[in-house]
Amino acid sequence: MTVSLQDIALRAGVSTKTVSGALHGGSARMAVETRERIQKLADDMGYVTNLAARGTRQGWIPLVAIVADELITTPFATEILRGLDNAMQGKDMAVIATNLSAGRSIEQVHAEVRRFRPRAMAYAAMYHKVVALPPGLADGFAVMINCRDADGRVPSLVPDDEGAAYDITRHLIARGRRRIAFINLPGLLAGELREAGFRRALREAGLDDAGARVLPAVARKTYSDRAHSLVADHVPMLLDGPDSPEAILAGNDRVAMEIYAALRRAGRDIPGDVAVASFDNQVDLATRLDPPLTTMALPHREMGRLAAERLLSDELNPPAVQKLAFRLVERQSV
Amino acid sequence: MTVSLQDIALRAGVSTKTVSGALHGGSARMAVETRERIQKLADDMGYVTNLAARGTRQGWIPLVAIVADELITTPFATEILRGLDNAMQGKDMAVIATNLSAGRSIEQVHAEVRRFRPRAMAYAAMYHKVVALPPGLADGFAVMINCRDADGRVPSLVPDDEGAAYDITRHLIARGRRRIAFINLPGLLAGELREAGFRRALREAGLDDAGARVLPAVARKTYSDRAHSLVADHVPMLLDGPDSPEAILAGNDRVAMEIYAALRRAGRDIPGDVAVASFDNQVDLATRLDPPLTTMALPHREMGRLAAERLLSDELNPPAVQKLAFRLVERQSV
DNA sequence: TTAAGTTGGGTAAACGTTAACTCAACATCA
DNA sequence: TGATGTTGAGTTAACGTTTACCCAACTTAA
Repeated sequence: MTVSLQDIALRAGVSTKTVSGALHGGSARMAVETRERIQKLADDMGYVTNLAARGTRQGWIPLVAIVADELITTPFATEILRGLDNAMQGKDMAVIATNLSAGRSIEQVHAEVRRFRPRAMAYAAMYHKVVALPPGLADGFAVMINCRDADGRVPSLVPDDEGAAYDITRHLIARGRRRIAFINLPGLLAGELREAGFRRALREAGLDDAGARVLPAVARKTYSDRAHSLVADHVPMLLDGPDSPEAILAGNDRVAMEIYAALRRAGRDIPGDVAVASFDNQVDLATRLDPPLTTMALPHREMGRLAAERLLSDELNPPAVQKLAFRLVERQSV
Repeated sequence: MTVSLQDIALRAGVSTKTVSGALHGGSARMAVETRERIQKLADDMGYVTNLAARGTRQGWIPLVAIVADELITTPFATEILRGLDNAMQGKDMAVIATNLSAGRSIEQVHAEVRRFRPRAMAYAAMYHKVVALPPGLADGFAVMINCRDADGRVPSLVPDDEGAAYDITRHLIARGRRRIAFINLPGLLAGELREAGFRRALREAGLDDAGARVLPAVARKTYSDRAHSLVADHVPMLLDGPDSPEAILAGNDRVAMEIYAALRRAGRDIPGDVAVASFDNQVDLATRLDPPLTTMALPHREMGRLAAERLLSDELNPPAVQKLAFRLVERQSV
C-alpha cells in the first residue's frame, strides 16, 4: 500500500541505502543526477517518510511531548502552546500534548507518553509552583515550564513574580501613590514572591510605614473559584482605616474586578481616588472593565518559545532556573 | 540505556515472543505464573513499550492527528480538542495537533503529519465550510469536523445551522414576537443555512410577510474583525421603518453586542421593546452583556467527542454527513 | 608508472516489536 | 494403545529505516 524506500530502490535499480541517502542524507557524497533521479521517482510514487521506522533506529521520534498539570485547553496553556508551536515552525517537530487529569499521576502520564519515544519532554504547570518530578524525566531533553523541579535537576522557565510585583509597585509609586495596599492570593508560590517584590519596592522608596498592607483575597489557603472572597470586606475596611490607600494592587484580574465593584459601592473614583493594578492580563476581563485595567502580563508565550529553543538546541542545558519578566500593560486604572 | 523486550527475555530465560505476549498479548494462552513473573520483571527493570517499534510492524502508531485550518488555539478549536480528548481517555491514543498556518497547504501539512503514521486523521475547520481534501486523506480512518468534503468521500460532523436558526426563530415566535429581523453574516455557509432555517420557521408560522428581513452585518463578503460593520446603520433603519421589529436575530454574539449598543442609543429596552438572540455562546461576552444574551451554542465539544468515537470505532464508517444540533442557552435577552 | 586518495555506491546488520509457523509435552478419548 | 487435541513456548522472518563497513573505478600526485 504505502511505498517504502525499497520500492523506490527496486524501481531505480539502486540499493535502499542510496535512496535513503538521496532523500534524507543531507550532504552525503553522491552523484547529483542519481539524487535527482531518485527524488523525482519518490515524488512520483508518492513516497512518505516513515518516522516510526526511523525512530526505531534513532531511538526517538521528532516529537515534543508536553505534559500539563491541568486542562491543556485553558487560556494560559494555550499561550504556552502557541509559543512552543511558533518556535517549532520549520523545525520538523510535532507537539503532542497530554493532560494530568482524572487522577493520573505524573509518573503514569510520563510513562504513557514516553512510549512514543519523544525527542524531548516538557512539563508545564498552570500556576507557578515547585513539583516533584519522576526520575526518568531528567534523562534526555527536558524542560519545565512555569514550575521548578524540587531537586533542580531539570532546566526551568518560570515567571519572575518577585520582579513583576517590584516593577508594578514602582510604577504606582512613580505615579505619585504612596499608601498602597496589596490584596494578594494566599497559599500560592506566586503570591509569596509577589509580596516580597512589593515590600522591596516600598522599602527602597522609604515607604515601609506609609500604610502598606498585604491582605489575602480569599478565606482559604488555596485559591480557587469557589473560595469565599474577602475583597468585599477588606476594601471598605481599608478605605475607612487611618491610612486609606491611594492604590490597591490586586492578586489577579478577577480580584481587581471585585475591587472595582467594592470601590464603586464606596463611591470612590478609579483612578482619581484609588488606582488599581493587577496581574494576569486576562484581556477579555481587563479591557472590558471601566476604566480598563492596568495589569502585568505573564510571560506565557515567552516561556513556550524559550522552551522550544532549549529543547531544540541539541545540547543538554545546565539545569538552571531562568526567570522571565512580566510585561506591563498600561491601561487607564492607574 | 532503555530496556527492551530482549533484555527482559534474557533475564527471564524466555524468548522475546513470550515477553511480548506476557506484556501486551491480551488473552493469548500462556501460563499464569510465567506471565506474572515477566510482568514483575518488566516493572522492576523499568520497561517502557516502544510504540515506534511496534508501529513499524503494525503500520501505524496510536496517534490521532488533527489538522486545523486556523490557529489550533482559538476557543472553538479548544472546545473541539476538549471533546476529542475526553473521548480518548483510556483509549490509549494520543492526539497530535497541527495548524494550517503560514502559507502551508493542506497537502503539505497532510504529508508532514502522515510521516508519523497516525492511526487516524481529523480535519477541523474554524468555520462551517466545504473544503477540497487531498486524495490520501480518504484512505484509512478519517473524519472531518465542522466541515464537509466537496466530494463526500470522508465522514463529516457539522453543526446543524439550518435547524439552529429554525429553532431559535421558533423560540422567538413562541415568546410572542412576530416581526423578526435577522442581521446575518454574509458570505458564509453558516449564514446561508441559517437564513434558510429562519425563513422556514417564519413560513411555517405564517409570518412570511410580517416584516421579516435579512440584512448583512458587514459590508464585505467575508466576515472578519476588520470588515466595516453595518449594524449601527441597519438597526435605526429597522426601528424607524414601517414594521419595526419585535426581535432581532444576530449572526453571532459580537453582532449582538453591536445591536445592544444601537438599541440603547435608540432608547429601546431589551427585551421589553426588542428581543435579541444570537449564535455562538461566547460565554465571556454573552454573560457580561446587560441583559445577558440568549444565544445558540455551537456543538463543538460534541463534534470532538463524536469524532473520537468514530475514529476509534475500528470500522470504516460510511462517509455520511452528520448534523449536530445547537444548544439553546436561555438568558434574559428574549 | 605507481601509490594514495576520492567518489559513488553496495552489503549486511541493527533498531524493538509482532506474527506466522513449528514443536514438544501432556491430556483426553475411543 | 494410538489418534487427536490442547497448552505453552521457541524460531524465524518480517516492518522500514539508518549506519558501519567495504569495494571498485577513477583521479591525482610524486
